[in-house]
Amino acid sequence: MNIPNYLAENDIKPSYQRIRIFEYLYHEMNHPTVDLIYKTLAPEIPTLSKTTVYNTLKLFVDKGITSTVTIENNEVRYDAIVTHHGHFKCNVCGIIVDIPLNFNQLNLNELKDVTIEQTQVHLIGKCNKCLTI
Amino acid sequence: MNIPNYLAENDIKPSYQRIRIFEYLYHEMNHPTVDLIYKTLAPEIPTLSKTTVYNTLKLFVDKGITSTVTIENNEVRYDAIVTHHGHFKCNVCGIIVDIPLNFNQLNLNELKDVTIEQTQVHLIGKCNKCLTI
DNA sequence: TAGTAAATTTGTAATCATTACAATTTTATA
DNA sequence: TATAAAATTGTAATGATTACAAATTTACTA
Ligand SMILES: [Mn+2]
Ligand SMILES: [Mn+2]
Ligand SMILES: [Zn+2]
Ligand SMILES: [Zn+2]
Repeated sequence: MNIPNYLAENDIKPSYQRIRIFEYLYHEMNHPTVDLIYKTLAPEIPTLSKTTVYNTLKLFVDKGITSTVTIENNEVRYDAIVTHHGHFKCNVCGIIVDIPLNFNQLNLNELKDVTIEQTQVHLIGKCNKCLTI
Repeated sequence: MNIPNYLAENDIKPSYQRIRIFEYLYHEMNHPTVDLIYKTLAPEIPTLSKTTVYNTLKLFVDKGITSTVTIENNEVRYDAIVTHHGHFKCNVCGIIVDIPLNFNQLNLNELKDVTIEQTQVHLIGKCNKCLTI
């Protein structure tokens, strides 16, 4: 994955900030909040503004290379994976992990006559690590 | 459904405000925001405070007679139905409708060794009414 | 290469939902 | 009725997000 190329292919000029932010999303795969991205990158990019993080993520979402995950209010999280998948969140340590999902398994006969553009499946509980402590 | 009794059975003293707020949730079934509940009831309960709406909904959630629905950030919605079900939201008119779901249909072999306490399934798209306009 | 326009980044102020908290009012109890 | 406990209220504080204008960087042209 060449990130500057990937951004350019998706109609995004690969500025330094954009490259670093997407690089973080793509390599960490940790569903970070804006604040975590900012706090992580700010020491390495001293001029970085939190507004740039917001602007950049909005751009990524608009261009379709980033998705948002809203499990609980007051924290939007971002994800470099944009294909359909679900999420499990541990309510002890807060980790969010991806879940492959077969959406055909959802029996949605109730929903004829509607178009479905987005599907969010969020499971919340305790992860193995937190259960065995 | 006798709402004062239902509140009392769930260890909630049935004050006038609590009765009116639960009555609204239960009869409208419209997954309202705090603001909608407040704006609807305030004309009929002139002394009502928005803080009371927040406090009351928090109490209902703690006591297990109300659930929250967070599909998009910056709007928590409330639901008098606490049994497992999913939601469809129309991104044109904003209506949120319940979807019966068989959660066994989700193939979650990836998730052994975790406990699942809560499941959220949110579908977003266009409802029939908005498609045919 | 210098000059200019466009795009991007930045910092600050504004907004909006929610929470904190103390004062007031209502309810329960002696 | 007097007193304590519970519930409600209004205001201030918080925190995430957005608006916006200034500053900086980049792209393009003469
Ligand atoms: Mn993910
Ligand atoms: Mn519902
Ligand atoms: Zn955990
Ligand atoms: Zn609609």
